[in-house]
Amino acid sequence: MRYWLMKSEPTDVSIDDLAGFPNQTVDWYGIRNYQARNFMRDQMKVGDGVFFYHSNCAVPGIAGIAEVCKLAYPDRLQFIKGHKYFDEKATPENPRWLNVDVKLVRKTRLLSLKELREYEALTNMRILQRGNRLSITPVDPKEWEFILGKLNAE
DNA sequence: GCCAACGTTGGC
DNA sequence: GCCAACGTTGGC
Repeated sequence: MRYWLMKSEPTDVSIDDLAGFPNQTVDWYGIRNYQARNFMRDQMKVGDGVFFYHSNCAVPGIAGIAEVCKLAYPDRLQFIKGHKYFDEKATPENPRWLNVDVKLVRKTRLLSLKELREYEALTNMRILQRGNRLSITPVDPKEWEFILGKLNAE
């Protein structure tokens, strides 16, 4: 069992959107970065823990907890001509992009990026490193437990 | 809206 | 295979 942090722009899919979806589940579409894709393809298993992170918004930070509920499979948007996520080099026989499905566990208080930066225990967290842009990053089990503690504390 | 950092593309 | 140009991410 692994832990992950997955970024979503709340104008696209917010934690409240996720809570309102059927089965409180979303297909994590639109990943067009090989490193992030490979995490989904090679490492993510059903039941893995996910911090649902709001990015590119007024107060970025962790907005809830989710879990992987379906293994990686081809991202359907890569085949839709004219779509933002269309990829002409991808075919159903040889898809290039994948996504897992993610299900809400619970909404939490918003643990802001600013607050994350305040904790000594999290200084090595991927998301906090300079220049980090990767939208899916592994979370160390110790970091996961530490953050859970902070989320449960208030 | 700015811009630093990073990833990708494509000419050579 | 190098690397300049370009595009994207995402905090601020």
